[in-house]
Amino acid sequence: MTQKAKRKEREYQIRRAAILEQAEKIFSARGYHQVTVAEIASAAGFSTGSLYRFFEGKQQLYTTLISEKLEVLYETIRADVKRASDPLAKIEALVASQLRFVEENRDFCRVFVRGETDAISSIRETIYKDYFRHLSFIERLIKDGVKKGVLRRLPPREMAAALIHMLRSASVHWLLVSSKETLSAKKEVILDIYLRGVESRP
Amino acid sequence: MTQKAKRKEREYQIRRAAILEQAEKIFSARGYHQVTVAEIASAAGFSTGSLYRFFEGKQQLYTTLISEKLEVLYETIRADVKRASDPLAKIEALVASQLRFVEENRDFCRVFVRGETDAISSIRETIYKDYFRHLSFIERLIKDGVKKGVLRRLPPREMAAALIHMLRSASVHWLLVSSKETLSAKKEVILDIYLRGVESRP
DNA sequence: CGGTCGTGTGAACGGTCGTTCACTATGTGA
DNA sequence: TCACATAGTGAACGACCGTTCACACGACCG
Repeated sequence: MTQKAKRKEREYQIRRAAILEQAEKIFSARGYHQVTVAEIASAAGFSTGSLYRFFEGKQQLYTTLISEKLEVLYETIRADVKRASDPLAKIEALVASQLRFVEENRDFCRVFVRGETDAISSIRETIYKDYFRHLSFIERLIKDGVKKGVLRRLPPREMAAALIHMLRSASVHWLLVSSKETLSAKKEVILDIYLRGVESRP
Repeated sequence: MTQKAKRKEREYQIRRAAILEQAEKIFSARGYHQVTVAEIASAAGFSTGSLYRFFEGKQQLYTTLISEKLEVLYETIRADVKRASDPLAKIEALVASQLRFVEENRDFCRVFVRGETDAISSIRETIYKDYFRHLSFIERLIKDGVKKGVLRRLPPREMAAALIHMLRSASVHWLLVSSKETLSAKKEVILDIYLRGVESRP
């Protein structure tokens, strides 16, 4: 009997995931407010009513979509960074990891950067919390680098913010233009500018 | 009689500006979709119907708001940059100018970074066009700096993007947190990291 | 003073969804 | 095969809000 329950649960999760997947695609292309619940349901092969067996409503579907995948993003990055040993390698791993994630989750990132979080104050909090947690994580990396003498002694939070934002902006730029070249190709330039700046050495 | 017509026109513009001002405040606080036309009209001291004497509708009001002020932003920056002489001074002027604008136009910038441009594809084009124009403007600055030997020989477009994005991100961060310190205070750190990077020199 | 034009009003209209629910279909266990 | 549970349906409902329009008000002019 438990076996059957397990199978049911598995099938439920598969259908739920199918809806999330379609929702991601559609929200990505047209944005929260331009999309109807009926449309998502039908894209996933369900009627409008059925969608409500999986999610409480449009809003909850949207917040679920974002918060579940955001969790994956940060977890992935942290794991990748952990594998590297010294501070510079960790920074490189961070850059590589985030660029790869964006490349591999284009639709989701498009949804995320649209940032249509006005309707839904609850998710805003989640996003902020995660953002500041991530910022602090990078800050610790940086502090370690400063202590070991490989990084300059500047305000660590600003240094962390600069990195996070160069990455974010490169990603947004790449999502914006439908460029053929990979985002990962920018890794070297980003690292170079971040580490050594643009000014010529005397 | 022309005198009278002029006065009428002036008064019309004043009332129009009052609506734009209120719209900016309200959109800034709550976002496009959460705001009703009636609300904006009433905040400006008009009935719903009257608003339609000044704007074609909600959407047009919104796009007008953004495109008119965006024009001012870019114009301000270009003028400030022009005043500086050498490439490094121009870059510094750029940074100072943008940070000051954001500080002085908090509400507008909040509306802008929300980026609720989905509903309105027409304004998206405007924004993109302005963005790429600005990017090219900075790229020329950078190229000049490279030619004169004060900047490193890296891909100029990436260098320009890095600057634009560090600025944008610092601004967004400042808009996000309700920090008491001024945004202009970050000028030095941003410039320092952008020009010299975070890595220790051997 | 009366007529006209510019200006302002806000109730009413119409369209658009998110959500619900009475109902059907399908599968399951006895 | 029957009864029951589970899953799925989509028309109908209702709320919301952008937009319109028939009307009111007052300024100005002849």
